[in-house]
Amino acid sequence: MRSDCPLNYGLEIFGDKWTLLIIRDLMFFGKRYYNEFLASDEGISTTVLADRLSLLERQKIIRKRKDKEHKQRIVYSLTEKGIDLLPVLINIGLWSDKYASRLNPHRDIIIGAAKKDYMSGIEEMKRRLYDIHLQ
Amino acid sequence: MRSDCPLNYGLEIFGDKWTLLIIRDLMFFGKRYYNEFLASDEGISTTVLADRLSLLERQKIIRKRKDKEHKQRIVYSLTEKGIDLLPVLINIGLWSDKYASRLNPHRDIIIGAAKKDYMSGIEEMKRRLYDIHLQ
DNA sequence: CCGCATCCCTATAGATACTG
DNA sequence: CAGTATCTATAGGGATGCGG
Repeated sequence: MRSDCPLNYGLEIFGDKWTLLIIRDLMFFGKRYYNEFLASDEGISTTVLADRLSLLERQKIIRKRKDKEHKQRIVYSLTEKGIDLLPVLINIGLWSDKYASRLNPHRDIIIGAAKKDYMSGIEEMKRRLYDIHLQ
Repeated sequence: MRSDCPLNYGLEIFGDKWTLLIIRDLMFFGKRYYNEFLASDEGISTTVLADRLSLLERQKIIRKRKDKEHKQRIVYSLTEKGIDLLPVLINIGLWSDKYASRLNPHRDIIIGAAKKDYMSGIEEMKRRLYDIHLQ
């Protein structure tokens, strides 16, 4: 499966049904805790979640830390490498929005800004993610 | 796994390691025949290839026809729905190009135009794909 | 030969139950 | 709460068959 194609590099990391959904949860839905990811609509199982979180951390796409206030909780957040996946997620969202028959509730959260003005929408969202995840 | 999230719609279709590689071959490398896809660097197996081609056809992302000249050969091409995946592929490529340590030979073919000027690069490539695939 | 479909077998992904 | 252990289902590789 290894190859030097630039597309393949990305697909080796997030080319499965679950990885990008975790990133989506961090990126658009403000989730930060293990049990919040577990509670996603798609019903990710705990083995898959643990596996993908550790993969994403090894790839330096997310970062894990202890919660400052509740020392026993673990907080997940995006790195810059993770935030840079924003245009990928946005464009999957734009494509799905164009071709999915069924409307859906999270549409505006994910592609609202980018649909008005792609470039400035992306920039605005990116700034917000920097504030939240890179403090 | 079903949910109404717009990201999930796309991931249900191409959220695996192989589907987008076939689209890449159609989109950037000018491949059109079954045996050309089989010969990809990543070594897709014939069972997986047949499965994904039929999936992509059912999803109306690709179209299959008889070759005009060699009647016994089958030609695959992208539909408009398939061509609209261009920004997704491009952005995976841009991200990989930023973070993959290993350089690779197909870099320019995939992200060259989009890196100079994203919007006009995409438009230019899209026009070329329309010419080739939608005749 | 070309484009698959089928069969078999193995590797891996994923669901459930359980634990520090 | 944040995972592991265990078990099972499924995906995928390779060989082969088969119609056009």
